[in-house]
Amino acid sequence: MEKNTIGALRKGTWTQEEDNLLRDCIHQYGEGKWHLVPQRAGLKRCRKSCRMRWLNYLKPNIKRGGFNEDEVDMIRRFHKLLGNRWSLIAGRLPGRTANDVKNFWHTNMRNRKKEETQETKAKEVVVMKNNAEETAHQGKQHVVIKPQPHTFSKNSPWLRRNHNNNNNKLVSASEGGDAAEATTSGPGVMKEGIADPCAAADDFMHRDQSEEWWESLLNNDRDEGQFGNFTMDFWDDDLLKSETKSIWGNAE
DNA sequence: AACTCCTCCAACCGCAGCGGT
DNA sequence: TACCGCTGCGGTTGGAGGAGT
Repeated sequence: MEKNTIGALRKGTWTQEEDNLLRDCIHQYGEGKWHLVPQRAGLKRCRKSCRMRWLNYLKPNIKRGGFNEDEVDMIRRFHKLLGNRWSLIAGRLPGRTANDVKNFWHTNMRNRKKEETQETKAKEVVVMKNNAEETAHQGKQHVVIKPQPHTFSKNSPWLRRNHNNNNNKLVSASEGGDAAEATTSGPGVMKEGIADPCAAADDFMHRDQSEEWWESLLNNDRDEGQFGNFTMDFWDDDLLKSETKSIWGNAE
């Protein structure tokens, strides 16, 4: 992976010597002030490269090697909850870096996609067969499932919960991925009131001062919509029905 | 043995957020 | 409030090495 140097800055794989210089520098001056690190350490690297090398490789307590079953399970569940927020997920896995988690997920997803396409193909064959039989006897009814974004009223219990905590974020509901972030501090924002699991997840994550949920997370047999002993009320269908209306009109 | 393909993961890059001025 | 610099994050790239032919 050795690459050419561009100008004065070196790129590509780090050498043992560079690692030592960086390690010594961090030990001497501590973490942070990354823009000063290359100069202090006498490295011809950019500050990003230094930071990345330290956080992903040199930092003590970094766990190398494959992910065990528990970790995989946690990643899966946290990803469901938080989306591609690798740093948040990694923060819950001692010794793992965001880069590790991200790489693992991409590898994992690639494998899963393969399996899924195989499954889908198999299912398609069955469905085609069934359809052929069905249409031979009667006209086929197609059920169109429309996406149904939800908005919560100002008085929604869980929005009130967010409202009470200025640190929480309310983000637009995007399916399973990153969501643009917005604060909940003003009524104007609350007027929008777009609900997103991620926001509630953030709120949820702040509860981890209590060892209780963390232990329950590890020990519990968790179902979807439940995380440890805490029921994820934002996935409560009844609550959603009573609280929501579509921002694009009722999707009936 | 030689070649190709595939997987893993270290490293790079662009961008958003935040604090200071 | 606009600008600037710094930090941290997530997406993407590409080299190394293993597996398959």
